[in-house]
Amino acid sequence: MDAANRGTDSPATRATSVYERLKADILSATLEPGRKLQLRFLMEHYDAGQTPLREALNRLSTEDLVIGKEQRGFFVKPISLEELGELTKTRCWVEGLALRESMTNAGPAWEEALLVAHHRLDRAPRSLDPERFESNPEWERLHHAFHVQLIGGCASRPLIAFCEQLADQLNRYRALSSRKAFRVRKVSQEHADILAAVLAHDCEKAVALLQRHFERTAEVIRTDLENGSVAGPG
Amino acid sequence: MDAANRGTDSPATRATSVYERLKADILSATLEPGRKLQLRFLMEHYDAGQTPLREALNRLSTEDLVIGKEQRGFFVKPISLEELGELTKTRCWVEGLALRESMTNAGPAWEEALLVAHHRLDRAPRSLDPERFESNPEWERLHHAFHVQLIGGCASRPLIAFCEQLADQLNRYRALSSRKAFRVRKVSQEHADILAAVLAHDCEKAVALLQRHFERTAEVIRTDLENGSVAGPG
DNA sequence: TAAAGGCATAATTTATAAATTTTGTGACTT
DNA sequence: AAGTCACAAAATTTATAAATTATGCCTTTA
Repeated sequence: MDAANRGTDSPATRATSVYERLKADILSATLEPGRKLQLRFLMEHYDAGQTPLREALNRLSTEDLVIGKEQRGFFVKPISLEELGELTKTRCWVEGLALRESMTNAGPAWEEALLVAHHRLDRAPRSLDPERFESNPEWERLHHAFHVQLIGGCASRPLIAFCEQLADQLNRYRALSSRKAFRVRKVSQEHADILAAVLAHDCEKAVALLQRHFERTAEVIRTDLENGSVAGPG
Repeated sequence: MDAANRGTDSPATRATSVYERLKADILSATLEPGRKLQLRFLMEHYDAGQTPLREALNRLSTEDLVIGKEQRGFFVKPISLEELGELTKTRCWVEGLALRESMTNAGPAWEEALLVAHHRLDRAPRSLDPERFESNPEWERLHHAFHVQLIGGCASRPLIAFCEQLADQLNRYRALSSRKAFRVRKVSQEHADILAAVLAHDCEKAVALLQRHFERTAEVIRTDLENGSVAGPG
C-alpha cells in the first residue's frame, strides 16, 4: 500500500494504480471540486473494474479528498474559503511545531540534506514556459521534497504523515488558483530565507518565516478565488 | 460516510457497518496485533461479502489500523514500544497545541461544556465490576468525550480529527495492556486537576498536566507490555 | 395543487473467474 | 546424507460481471 515501498515500475495492484491517478487528478483539479464521481465514467476513463475503483474511492474518502455519501455515491471534496483558512492555520501550527523539533533534534546530516534539497529546488525552473506559467512537475516534486525535509527530523512518522496530508489538500487549492499570480511573488527568496535561518540555528526566525510562507501563499490563493476565477460550490 | 451524520439506527451500507465493527474489534484488541485478516474468515464472521469487507479494510489501512500488503492481503497493524513512544510524544505535542488554542479562543460556553463533560465522566464507574477490572463502555465513551471537549475549541477540524486518530491508536495499546494496572493510578484525579487548571485559566499548567496525563498512561502500558503480558510481533 | 405510486438511474452487494503468491514435494548437487 | 533449487498444487488476493437494492423524478390521481 505504501508507494515508497514499491519500485519505479507500475504498481502491483490496479486499486493502487487507480488510487494514485485519481489522487493526482483531484490534486491537480483536473477533477473539479464538487464533481460527482460516477462509477460508470470512472471505469472507462481509468480502465478499471468497479472493485479497484471502489477501493481507491474509499481510501480517498478517509483522506478527505473525496466525500462518500451513503447510497448516493462519491464526490470530489468541495472547496471553501473557510476550509482554506482552517487548513493554512493548522499547517502553520503543526509544521511550526515539527520544524522546531527538527532543529532541536537533528544534527549536521539533516542540515546538509536540507541544503541539498534547497539547491535542487533552486535550480529547477518554476514554470516550463518562461513566457506564461505552465506547471513544472519536477519543480513541484522538489518543492514537496524540500518541505518534507524541513520537518523530516522531528522523529514522528504520524506527524509527518499529517503534514503531508495538509500539504496535499492545500496544493489542490494552489492548483485551482490561477497560476499567473505566482509570478509576482518571490517564492524562491522565501525558501532561501528559511534555509538561512535554519543554518543559523535561529529557531524562532525559521518557524516564523515558514509560517509567513504558508500565510502568503494562502493570501494569494484567497484573493484569486474571491475574484471568481474558479467558483466554489455553496 | 460520517458516523455522526447518521441516526441511532443501523448504518445505511454494509461497508460502513463492517467498518465500524472491524474498527471496534481492532481497537479493543479482540483482533490481536499482527493477525492476518483473511477474507474468508472475515466474510463469515462479519456476515458480509468481499466488496464491503474490502472497502472497510481499505479505509482502515488509510487510518493505519490495518496494513495492506499488495497481493498479500491485510493484517492488523503490529504494535511496538517504539510506536507507543512516537504516538504518545506526538499526542503530547498536538493536543498541547490544541488545548492552548482552545483556552485562548473559547469562551464561557466551552468551559461550561467541559465542566459538564467532566462531571459525567466523574460519575461513571471506571470498571463494571468493583472487584476486578472489567471495561465499562459508558466510561470509555465519556472519557473520549471529555478529551474531545478539551481540544474542541481549537477551531480546526483537521487538527481535531488527527487528535482523535492518535487517541484511537493509543486506546488500542491501552486495551492491550493488562487492565489491573490501572487500579493503582488515580486517573480521575488527573482529569480533575486538568479541569481545575483550565477553569483557572492557567494555560501552561493545564497543558503540562494534560501532557503528563498522556505520559503516565504510556508508562503504565510500557511496563505492562515489557512484562510480557502480551507479546508484540517482531 | 398536493400526494402517492411507478419507472428509470445509480449505488451496493453477491457471485464467478483470473492472476499471484505461498507451500510442499521431489530431484539434484555438494 | 544434508541442503538447495525447481516445479507443481493449493490457497488467497484481485478483477470482472451479474443481480439486488435504494433513490430521485415524473406521471397520474384525488
